[in-house]
Amino acid sequence: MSVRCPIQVSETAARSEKASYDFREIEARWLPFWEQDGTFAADLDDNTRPRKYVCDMFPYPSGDLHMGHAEAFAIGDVPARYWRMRGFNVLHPIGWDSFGLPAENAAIKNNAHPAEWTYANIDTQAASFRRYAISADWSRRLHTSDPEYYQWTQWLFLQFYKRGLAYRKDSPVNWCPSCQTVLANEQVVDGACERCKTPVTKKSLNQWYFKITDYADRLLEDMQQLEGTWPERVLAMQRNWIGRSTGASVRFDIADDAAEVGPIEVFTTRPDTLYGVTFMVVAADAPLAEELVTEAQRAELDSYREKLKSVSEIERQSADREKTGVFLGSYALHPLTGERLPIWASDYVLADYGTGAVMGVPAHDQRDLEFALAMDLPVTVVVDTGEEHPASTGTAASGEGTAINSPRWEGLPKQEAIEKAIEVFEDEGVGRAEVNYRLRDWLISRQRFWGAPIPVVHCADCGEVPVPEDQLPVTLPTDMRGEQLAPKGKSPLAAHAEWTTVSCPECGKTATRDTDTMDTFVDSSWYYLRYLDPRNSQEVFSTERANQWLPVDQYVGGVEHAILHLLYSRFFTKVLHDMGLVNFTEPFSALLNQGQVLNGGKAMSKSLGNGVDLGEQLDKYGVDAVRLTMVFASPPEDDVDWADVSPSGSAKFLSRAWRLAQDVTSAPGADPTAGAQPLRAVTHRTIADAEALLEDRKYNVVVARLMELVNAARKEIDSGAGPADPAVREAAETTAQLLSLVAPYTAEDMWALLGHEPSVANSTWPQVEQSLLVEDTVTAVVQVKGKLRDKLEVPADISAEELQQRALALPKIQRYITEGGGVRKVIVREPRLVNVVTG
RNA sequence: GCCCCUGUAGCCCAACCGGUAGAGGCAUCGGACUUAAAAUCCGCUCAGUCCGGGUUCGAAUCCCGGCAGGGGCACCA
Repeated sequence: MSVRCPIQVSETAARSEKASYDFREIEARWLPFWEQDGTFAADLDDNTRPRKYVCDMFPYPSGDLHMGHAEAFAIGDVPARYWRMRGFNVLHPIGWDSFGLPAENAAIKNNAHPAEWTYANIDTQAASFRRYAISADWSRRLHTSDPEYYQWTQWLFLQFYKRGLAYRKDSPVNWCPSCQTVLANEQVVDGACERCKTPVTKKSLNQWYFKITDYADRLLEDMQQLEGTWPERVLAMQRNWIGRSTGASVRFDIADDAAEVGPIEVFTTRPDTLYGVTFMVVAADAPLAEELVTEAQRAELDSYREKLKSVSEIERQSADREKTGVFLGSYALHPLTGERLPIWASDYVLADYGTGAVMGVPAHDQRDLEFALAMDLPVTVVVDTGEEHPASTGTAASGEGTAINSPRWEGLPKQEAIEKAIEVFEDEGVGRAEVNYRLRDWLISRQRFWGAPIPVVHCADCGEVPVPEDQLPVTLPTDMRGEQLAPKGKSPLAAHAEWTTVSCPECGKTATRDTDTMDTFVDSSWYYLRYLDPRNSQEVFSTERANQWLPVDQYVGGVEHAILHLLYSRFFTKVLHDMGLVNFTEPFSALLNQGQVLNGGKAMSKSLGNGVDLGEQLDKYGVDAVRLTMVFASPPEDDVDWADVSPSGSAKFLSRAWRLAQDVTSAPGADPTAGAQPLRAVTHRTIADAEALLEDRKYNVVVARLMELVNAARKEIDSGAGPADPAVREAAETTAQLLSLVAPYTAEDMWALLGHEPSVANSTWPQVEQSLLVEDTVTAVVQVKGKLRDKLEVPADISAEELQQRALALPKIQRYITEGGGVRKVIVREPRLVNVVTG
């Protein structure tokens, strides 16, 4: 590139020869340069170079950057910088996920507006990121809490709505009593709020959902595209979460005495056990229970439901809890035998899985068995598994076996019986094959303030009316602060009469706005697309650009989002694909989950008092030393225990590397072919290895190789060819270039000391000279019966015959052969190995 | 209970297709420099790859069975 360098190279060269490595001085020199130079701004319209998109999961602005950010961003910067030097047009943006609860809580506490806290923190973090020298394109910076951004989040909501993918329903939902809002299933961990760890309760509410279940199969199938480039465990977790199960749905008519109620459908993975049904169970908290209860039993159901309210989710989910329930007084009819089956209600049946009702097959399902034993219901065995009668053992016979007491598929083994049963259902018109998912629709309403308002108006006459697109964004009021934002069980926005009152877009009469805001995971489900076009006021993003730049080549972030952000983003991408806005179906081609930063084997936390302050580390060791430590400590996906690593060791290495550049006395452009060949071989071997290791994302090993190169160059300077040898210059220049992936300040300074114009980040990746990688001689090992017995130096191109001859001629080997009773067989892998089998 | 990942020197970690177990770092120890110390530089030591089987001429690597640690799911019919 053309350089408008504010720092004259001569100036740097004029620095005292004996100067020592001073990271503060170096940081002060180069940070302003990169800023003024715009070194990392991407030109998205440059079509002359191949493109790469490197994206880090954007941060939430909670206070300043911490050690976790330092690790993630140090790692993400490596491929971004590498590909840049390899000649790619690299997009490496940054932004903030700036809606969310902490801002609101801080605002309540400090009698402020959430925006004040949020944007102040963003400024602090932005300054720290700059200092941390991420090769980010700052011109594309975005914040999800900006109206310019959330206008499009709202627009996307409207598109989902149009396509029937956003809808409202009454349902029992997860409620966090502390955050005073509902939560999506994905945000409930072990029955507690993912954010604040408070046990969640169930509440029946009318809420907005995104119909992610429509995409369950595609979310599953498209994982093929990610195989090998996403961590296996993330794929496993998503598969697990989606929880596809195959079986059949079966219809049970209701007996005459409650004929006004329609038939109930159930889902089962074991249609072959239909003849073993002795009762039916519906979820106690589902509307179905109310419909099926007889007048005589109503009081009992009501009191049971009342009792359930006091049971926490954690308790309810424990599998060893005793089964409880009430008889509803009504009966279902067995679809094949016509037998009357009592219908019960219980909390072991989930209202929002399948149809909220199950057929009770106590002999072959453990939960049904426990229920039957508790309620004294009959247990009919219909699969012969060779086990004892479940009623006496208390263990359901769920294994393989042949059907018995099952006229229509008597004697068939399990799998065949399942198939036959489904056939029978279809013939009789009582059921069919069906697939069910554990995945639920994504609950996106939140009863909190600091999020994108749901762009819907409720009108007494017209009902639910989406806000017309040309009236977006529906902005948050700026005049609410402090206590006015306190959670009250419904959105704080509901109390703002002026804001909620609008005229209906359809009929013009007075109507009210929806007062809920969207889950912040909606904001983050599409930000990687907005980076292409962050200021576009006409459209959500440019389809042309999206198709050029995405999917993201390397996505970097923590594994904690394995099924939250990553599942939602995959879902969004598929919807956008179906809308014709993008031509790909997966957003992230490759995913790297960096490990956590621990201290003393444990996650850093305030309560443990083992936190390490990033700012202090940077002040003490320098940015480069901290970054280098993060990258070198372990493979990127492994945790780094700060107690086990040595930032001072990293600083020492940086100083050693930097001194190479200082010691070089040959002129820029000196011809390395005239220099010391052994050092050149090390240099080029290092480059070649680094290339393979970088593609393989073994960044820690790249650093190790670099250390070897520095050691070799040092040796050459001190006790070899000396500082004037052009091979030494070549080694130092290579060091500067490779080092720039991890330690940009030191590398930039070395580059300048070596007489080059900045920035090293835009220098061309060194070309490997293949001829230097070829060794003339190699060490061959000679084994006798697989044990190493001797070695010999041989030409690299030695023939198998020649090698075998020489190996067998070795006196030591001769002795082993004699002792072993002669040669039986010789395995030769020229030029490195001979194995003699004796006896 | 089911599923996934990991196990190599005191510690963090390397080792292409099965082919010399050790690249790099930390720590320790020794030496050089120094009046001394710090800093710096040089060098040494340390394991036979969690355990038990198997395949193979040959296993850290592949297979089977355990053990230990970490993670995910779990009343999902």
